[in-house]
Amino acid sequence: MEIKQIHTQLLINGLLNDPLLHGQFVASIALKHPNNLDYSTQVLHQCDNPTLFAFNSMIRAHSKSSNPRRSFVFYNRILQSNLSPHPDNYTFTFLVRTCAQLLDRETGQAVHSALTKHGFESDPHVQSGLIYMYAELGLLDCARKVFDDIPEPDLVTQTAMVTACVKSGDVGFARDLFDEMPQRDHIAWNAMIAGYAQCGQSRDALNLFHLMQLEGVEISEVSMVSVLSACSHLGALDQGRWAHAYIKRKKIPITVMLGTSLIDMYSKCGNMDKAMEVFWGMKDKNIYTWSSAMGGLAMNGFGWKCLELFNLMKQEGVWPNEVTFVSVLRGCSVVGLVEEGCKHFDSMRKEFGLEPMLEHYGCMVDLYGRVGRLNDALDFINKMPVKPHAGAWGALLNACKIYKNMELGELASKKIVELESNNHGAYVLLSNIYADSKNWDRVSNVRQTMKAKGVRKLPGCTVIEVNDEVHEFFVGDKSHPRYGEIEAKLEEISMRLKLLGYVANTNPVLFDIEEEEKEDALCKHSEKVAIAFGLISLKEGVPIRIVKNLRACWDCHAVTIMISEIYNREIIVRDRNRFHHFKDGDCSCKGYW
DNA sequence: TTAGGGTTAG
Repeated sequence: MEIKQIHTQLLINGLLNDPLLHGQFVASIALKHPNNLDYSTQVLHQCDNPTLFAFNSMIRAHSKSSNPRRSFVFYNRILQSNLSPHPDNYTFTFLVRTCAQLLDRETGQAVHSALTKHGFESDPHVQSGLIYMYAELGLLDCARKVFDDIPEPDLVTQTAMVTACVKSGDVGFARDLFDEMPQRDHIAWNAMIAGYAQCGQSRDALNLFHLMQLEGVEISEVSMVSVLSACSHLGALDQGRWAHAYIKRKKIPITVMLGTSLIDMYSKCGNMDKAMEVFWGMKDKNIYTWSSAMGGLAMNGFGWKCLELFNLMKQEGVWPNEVTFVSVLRGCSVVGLVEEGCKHFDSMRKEFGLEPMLEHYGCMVDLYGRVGRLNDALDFINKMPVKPHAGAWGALLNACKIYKNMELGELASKKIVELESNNHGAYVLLSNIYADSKNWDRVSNVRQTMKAKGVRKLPGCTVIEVNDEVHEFFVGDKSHPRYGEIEAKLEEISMRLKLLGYVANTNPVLFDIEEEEKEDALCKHSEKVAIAFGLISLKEGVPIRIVKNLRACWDCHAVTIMISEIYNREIIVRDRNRFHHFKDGDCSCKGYW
């Protein structure tokens, strides 16, 4: 029977005044129709004496809704009523959730006082809720205080505390707590692995996962989502493939979330074919799934495919959100579709009611910049309704480097430094612009300013995976056990490049101003070292996949194009921004990155 | 009849 019919029957027979039946009915409507809480509220009022259970059900439903603050309407009704007991442990468990949702510190602390006053401070459900709430509110000390006051914290509160530490950025302490736990179930393991994955300690996440396997702990979808996320960050395709095979072998169901993680992993490892294979194989998709696939296509340079997917998504009735539009605009940008990009940008507000965010403005500047419309890019920045952020100016600066526009480049870098005085990228790009026009005095000025302000260049680092092992090369680091062979290979590459007429830009000033610190020489940039290592350690015909922490340097880019031809090797580089697929002497970025 | 800890896209 339909709920409405039941409702009518209950009303006709006067049964809604039976407090027990009424409570049950309110709770079931609130659960079944979480998006229409007005209905359950209406039913709540159709009884003269609603039970505490009915009120609690309303607080619970609202704590998960888009308007959590309404929970307090029902809480106040409880306080005003003569119910006995007044609010109970259930009331506060739900109310604490509400506060976590609200991200309102004052309210959270007020609720904490109230539940203490009512004597529920020692309830373990309330305690774990409080730890979660304080972590959400960014009040780790308060979470810590709640935790430390528990004489014998159980598994759940301990796990909540581990997560709280991760959220506040103290993974080391989270791990200490985890190690000290007398017992750990699979949720505790998942919490710690997720913690490492979320704060970028991907290798630690993978190591802990392997330990979890060794200990024979149950491995679920949740564990695998974190494992895949760690592989995505590392760009570790072999490990990601292994994880996919493991999921199949263990028959872990590919839910929407797990499927989305697989798509993201393959995308960020540069294997878009495989990512799309997973995508098309998924029966259920949500907005994360679509946005992930679109973002992957854009990042890998398949702008048109990204837009096709966007159209398909709309045809299937899926409503885009802000993240989707970041992917759409990037898709337009990588193939230089300015008008199309503008159209989509306008549609955000007009068609979909979405307010563009800073990221979207940054994408638009990039869109104009890529095709060389620098003045339009500047115009766009000047007309932004919000204060332009460093990202918007950064997109312009990058375009100035490509199109060698010194004047605008100076302006953009000045603006960036005003906003972020330690933005090393801005200095590096500006000095590159000066160097391009052989303006060595200014190059030297920039370097002196950097020195004076103590702005340090981030050391370049490149990662390559060989035989399931991740090798990390820092610029100037010779510690790799096979460094001798790598050096010999680099010399061979250098010889073969020279035979083809390649002349490195040997101006020492230029060396020193590339994004990577000059340690040895231009030819020892971490990117080249990793490629040389790939050439000596991977079988012929196997693509070389590397991940860089910085934007590709110009010389490395030029050299990689040539290596792909000379050695007939596909080289896939993920830099800080996007992918470069090098093949047969060409790069998918077509010279713009 | 109600409750606590772990997972996805920028």
